[in-house]
Formats: sequence, C-alpha cells, structure tokens
Amino acid sequence: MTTLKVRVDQKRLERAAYVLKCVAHPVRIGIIDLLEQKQRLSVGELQEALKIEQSLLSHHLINMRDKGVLQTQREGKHVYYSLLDTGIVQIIRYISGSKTM
Amino acid sequence: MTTLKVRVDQKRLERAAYVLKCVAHPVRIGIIDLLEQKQRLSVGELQEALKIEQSLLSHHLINMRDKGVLQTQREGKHVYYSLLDTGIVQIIRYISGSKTM
DNA sequence: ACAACACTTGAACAGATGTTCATACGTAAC
DNA sequence: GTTACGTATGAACATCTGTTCAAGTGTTGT
Repeated sequence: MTTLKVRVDQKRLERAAYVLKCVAHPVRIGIIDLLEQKQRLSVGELQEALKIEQSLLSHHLINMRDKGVLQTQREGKHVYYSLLDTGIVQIIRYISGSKTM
Repeated sequence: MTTLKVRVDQKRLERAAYVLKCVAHPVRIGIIDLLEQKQRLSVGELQEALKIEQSLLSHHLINMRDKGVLQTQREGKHVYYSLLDTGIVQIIRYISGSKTM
C-alpha cells in the first residue's frame, strides 16, 4: 500500500456537510422548493402548502435562517420568508433533474 | 391568506432528502472526494488518507454502497471502492465551488 | 387594556445516526 | 491447517435531529 498524496481538507468537508445537512430533509426541501417558485411566502402560506404543524414549520424555518439559507421580513402580523443562499437551490434543482431520482 | 397551487410531491422530496443525507457527512464527503480524484481505492488506502478507524470507515463505505452511491470489487485480499452515482459528485463539486464555502 | 391572530420559543421525548470495540470472515502465503 | 492480513459485522453506547406540546411574544383592531 503506497501513501496517497491527496487533499483532505477537514474544514472544507465539514462546511460542505453543514450546508448539505441543512437541505437533507423532506420538509426543508419542500420549503426551498416553494420559495423558489413563489419568491416570498408567509409562515401561514407555507403551512397551508406543506400541511404540517405550525410550530414544527417554524422550527425548520428558523433553523434554516440561522444557517444562512433563508431570510425574513416582518410585515405587520406576518413574517415573510425568502431564499438567501441560492446555491442551495441549485443543489435541489440538480437533484430533482438527475437520474438518481 | 389565499390558497396556493403548488407542487409538493412528497415522494420526490423524500427521495431527494435520502440522496442528500447520504452525502451530508464529512467522512462521506471525504470518501467521495478521494474517489473522484483516484477513481478506485481500497479500504486501506482510504483509511490512510482519511486517518480514521478501519471499522468506522467500513461502516460508512457499506452504507454508501447499500444506497447506490458506491460500488465494490474484491481483488484478492483487497476490496476496491469506486463511485457509482456520479450525480452525487456533481453536488459535492458544486458545493465546493460555491460562494457558500 | 384586552382579545385575536401570526408566529416563536423551550422543554421533553422519540427516533435516527455516528462511533467504538470486540469478534468474525475471506483470501493468500507458508 | 495455521498464520497474517485486509475487511466486515454486530452490539452497545453516545450524540444529534425531528417532533410535539404548552406557553410566550409581537402586532393589529376594538
């Protein structure tokens, strides 16, 4: 067995995993998918479309916002979410179109 | 709040999450990264490059093979792993090159 | 001020995932 | 057949993630 000279940049791998983890969940993919189509949606609208409990949705949304994937704007009683990291969108788009699906 | 007419294909979301989950881990990204560079590596060679315990590596490798990401060929005492699902490679490549990194 | 609505928060629990350790298996060399 | 090497397996444990529930915050309208 010969020694390999290859790059294994731990920091980079961890960052990549971090980004991917954030997307690797059906509810979160659903959110991204919807926001890609509609640009901007309130929590209530997302809830309506996804048919999940409000607080669960909120947890996911806040999680994604904290990780820099989404951003929010409050307008009166409503909070609107939209995509911030569009790189994530590309991944979803890629996956959706790939033969692995 | 008006009702949205959007596609939320549960099956599709779950499949996408399944694929992404498989990649969303530093060790597994490391494996894919190495196999992209070298085409084919034995468990021992991967271990040498990644500096992780043998059985942990084996668990990850088998996991990825079971999910259709990798394939194996035994040659004597050695087992060689290589990439099967190249779509996954594209994702890693995309992430690596993106501004989110 | 209070009620109603839209959303957030936190604690508790449940289930999934990652890691370790010890042991087993397959192959080749002797 | 036994030894040595390379790899796989399984059980036990630790940790991380997702979900629920109950209560809290912010905003608007009365």
